[in-house]
Amino acid sequence: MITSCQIYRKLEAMELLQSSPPRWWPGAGTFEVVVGAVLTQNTTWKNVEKSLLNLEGHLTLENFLSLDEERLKNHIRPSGFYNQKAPRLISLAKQIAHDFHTFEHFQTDVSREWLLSQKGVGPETADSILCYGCFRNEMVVDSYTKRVLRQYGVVLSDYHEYKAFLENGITAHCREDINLIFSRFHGMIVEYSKKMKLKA
DNA sequence: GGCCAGGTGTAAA
DNA sequence: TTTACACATGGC
Repeated sequence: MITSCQIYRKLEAMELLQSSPPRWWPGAGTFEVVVGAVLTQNTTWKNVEKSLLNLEGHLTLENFLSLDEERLKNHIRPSGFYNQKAPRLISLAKQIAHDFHTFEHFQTDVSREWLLSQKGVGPETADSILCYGCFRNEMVVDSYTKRVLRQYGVVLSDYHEYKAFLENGITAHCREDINLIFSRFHGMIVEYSKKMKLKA
């Protein structure tokens, strides 16, 4: 079976991230990633961008906490499921402030288990926040990932298996900045899937 | 007009 | 433990 490292090299040769930030996710390393990761659940990034634009000026932990639920619902309406996402985002932000006090402390101290215990945060959202928001060595698995891997003949059963397949093939061969590689790897997977219009 | 999108939580079988 | 369903807007 092909390794994830070999897939990485193939994607890299396609120059898919030429017009992207170094870590692909816009605003990597900021609280904006937390908001974007929740908003993009079962939603196109185009619609998330509209919401993030509406939230201009509120995309730090402190400023986000000044929003009331109704105003937040209104801002994030374009990315759908706003009756669920608004209260979950407010709860998440409050818990971050309560348990870590600042976003910087959250970045260094949060665990995957802590994130998974929050309502509205499943494995993909947790890994997105850890990888792109906290620069941790955690690979994100999403629906695009499964489509691309299927192209290369890799079909696995659950989230953890895909994550392990991707991470193990890289860490076994790579001595560089793992977070940067993981960040770009997932970004290339998404861009490749979009470019090729791969279907579920 | 129908189908799908960078998931998650809950309830029933 | 597995499967089904709700959640909602916007682009094609």
